[in-house]
Parts: sequence; C-alpha cells; structure tokens
Amino acid sequence: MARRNDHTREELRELALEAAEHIVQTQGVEALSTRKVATAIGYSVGSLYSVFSNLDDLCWQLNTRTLTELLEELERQQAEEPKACLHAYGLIYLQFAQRHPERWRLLFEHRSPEGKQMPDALETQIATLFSYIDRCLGTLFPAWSANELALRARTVWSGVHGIAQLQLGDKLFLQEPDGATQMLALLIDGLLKGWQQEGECHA
Amino acid sequence: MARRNDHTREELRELALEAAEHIVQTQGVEALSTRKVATAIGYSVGSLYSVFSNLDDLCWQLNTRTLTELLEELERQQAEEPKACLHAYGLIYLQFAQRHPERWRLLFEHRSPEGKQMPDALETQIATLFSYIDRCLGTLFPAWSANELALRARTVWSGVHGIAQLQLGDKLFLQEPDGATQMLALLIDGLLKGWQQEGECHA
DNA sequence: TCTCCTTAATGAACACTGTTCAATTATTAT
DNA sequence: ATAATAATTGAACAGTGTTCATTAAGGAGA
Repeated sequence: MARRNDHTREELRELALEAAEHIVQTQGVEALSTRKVATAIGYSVGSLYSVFSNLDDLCWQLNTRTLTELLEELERQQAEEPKACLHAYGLIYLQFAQRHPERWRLLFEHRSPEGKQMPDALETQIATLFSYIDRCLGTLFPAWSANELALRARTVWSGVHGIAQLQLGDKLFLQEPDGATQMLALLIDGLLKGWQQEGECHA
Repeated sequence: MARRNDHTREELRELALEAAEHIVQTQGVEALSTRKVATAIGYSVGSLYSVFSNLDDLCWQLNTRTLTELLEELERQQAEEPKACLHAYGLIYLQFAQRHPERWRLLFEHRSPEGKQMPDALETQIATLFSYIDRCLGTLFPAWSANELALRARTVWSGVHGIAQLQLGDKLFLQEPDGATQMLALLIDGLLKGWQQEGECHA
C-alpha cells in the first residue's frame, strides 16, 4: 500500500493534530505518543514523520492551535470599558484553563529538548495576547510609555496566569469552589487601583 | 552480592535523592530516569525500588527537598517592615526559580499518573509558604478576616509565581534583563496600594 | 496493455524508558 | 557447618521516539 492518496499532506496533518488533541484531552499530556496518534488516524508511525519532523514539532503545532482557540475567545468578548474588558479577559483565560486543563498544560509546560526555541508562530500569538491587555491599559493610563505599558501588561497577565496554574495544580487549598475567580477580581481591581493612585494620595 | 550493608536504607534514600537532584539540575527534568540514578549511586534499578515505590515517589520526595530549601531561604530573611518583607519574599522566590530552574520545574509541573494526590508533607510545606505571606498581610491589614487574608495571600503568591514561570518559559519577551524584578515590584506595590485604598478614596 | 519510474506508506529495528520478580548471594542465627 | 534471612541483582516485559530499507500503488510512455 503506497500512494494511497486517500488524504493530501495537509489533510493528514489536520487529522493527526485532531487525533493528538483528542488523546491529550481525554488521556492527559503524558499519554500522547506517536504510535497512538498513528493508529488513531489509520496510518503508520512512519507516515507521521513525513508530516511532522518529530513529536516535539507536533506538540508545538498543537499548542499553536490551542492558542488560536484561546485568542478567538478573547476576541469574541466586546466590553467597551477597559476595566470590564480586563476582567472579562481574565475570566475567559481562567475558564479556558479549567475547560481544557491538559491542552493548557501542554501549552505552558512543554519544552523542546536541547533548548530548541519555540516556533515563531507561537511567539507572535503570545505577542497578540499581550497586545489585548496593552490596549486596555493604554486607554486607562494614556500617560505611560510603551515600555511601561509592556511591563505592566505582562505583570497583569502573569498574575492571571499564576492563578490559573496553581488552581490547575491543586496548589491553592481554598475552601470556596470559586476561589480562583475571587482572586482574579482582587488581583485586577487591586492592581488598577494601586497603579491609579501611584504618586498621588500616597499614605 | 546481597546484604552488602554498605549503606542503610536511609543512606541509600539520601544517596539516590542527591543523585537524582544532580541529574535534574544538570540534564533537565526529562533526563531523569531510574537507571541513571541507579548507576550513579552504584546500585541496580531493583534496589531503587526497595527504597522508593516508583519514580513518581522519588520525584515527590525530591520536590519536598526543594521546597524545604526554598522555605529555609525565606525564613533566613528578616525584614521587619511587612511591605519590605513581601518584596524580599518575592525576590527570593524569583531568584530561587532562576538559580534552580529544573528543580523548580519539577516542583510545579510534575503530576502523578492516574490523578494520585500529592503527598501530605508537600501540602504542609505549601501551607507554610502561604503562612509567611499571611503574616505580612495580617500586620498590614489587621481588619481582614482569616478567609479574606488567605484569599489575598494566594493572590499575591499567584502573581509572583506567574512571573517566575513565564520568565523561565521565555514567554515574557522583554528587552531589559531585569524585567521580571521590575514586574515583581509593580505587582506587590500595586496590590498593596490598591488594597489599602479599598473603599476610601474611590475615584 | 505492458513496462518503468516515482513516491506514498509501511513496519521492523534500535536504543531508550518504568516496573516486576525469580534467582542469587552475603550476612546472621542456630 | 548449616540453615534461615533478606539485600541485591539483572533479565524480562511492555511501552516509548526515531530511522530507513523495503514494499507496493499510481502515473507516464510505448
């Protein structure tokens, strides 16, 4: 059996990514293997390696898909007020992590062997993510420089990200089920209020 | 060769953990394997399994050691002023993550197969970590309830933790080399100022 | 229709992994 | 010296990522 041409290269890639996504979601990150993906799509391991350079490559492509999905959800939200917008972003982020815990883990915990860099596509997407927060902060604090803005946007996002990660790792030990959501509100409100009062009104 | 008694059970455990720590630090988390640890301490794989129930167990014990080391560093710092204390804690945390990136990764990214819980010892240590921040916040905001305090202590820690993780994952994309340190200051100062002005002075 | 060439597709092979457990052997007790 | 005990081993099993010689299907030219 050769040159079956049941699927084009691109179709095969899509099939494989879909199968991999399903395995990760249902059996966890560590259950992902080339043989499982191959059998899931009805091809052999060798065929996989004609589409992806290796498992690492497949993981990054999967992560790109995941981040695309997250970015789409973030774009879909349309609060005008920048403060409300930031809250909405944070909530979407937290809920996305909760809904897709394994894919989220792969996105932030996968590292290439031998310190290979993450692909440019993903780097661009993360930059896009930052730009959303940048925009919100920019309208709230028009006086800040681009550098200042970048630094603070990353600070906000780190906070949200930290909450998401600790929550997923069961390292928060909170009684309330919506503890993470409450923390999110405390974080964003606290930072915005604190940064607003910078210089003025210092107790 | 049996009953060599070169080392007691406890000594063997210690040897193995030390070797594992070294492997993780020098070759990365994914390079850790039972055979490598075994050969490093001059025993066979089988002997490892008489001291640890499996690799997962060894990882958790390694993580307990790492967290002990971090807690010791946190205790060593002795700023009286609660605000300064929080800053110091954050800096120690960030620097610890930078100095021991692989052990830190293992600590926060390791998950047991089949959703087994993390051991009680580690849970207690994390609670201790929270208690430090609790104490600082408690003296700054004596009016808060224990619940309120817990929620905010975790919020602060999530922020610091998020900065540490994104920095290690090269997902911050900042020009300045000390960007993470600046973010840390912005985070803590912002949150404290914002939480201080809560209710009063609301713009 | 019958070759010939190209190439999609395979799966055995290699070196690794965690884990188990019968076999071996050094120490202790009798 | 002998028997009992338990520390230690390493082969075996099922899995992993990756490579690559082999196979066979499709198209082109006669």
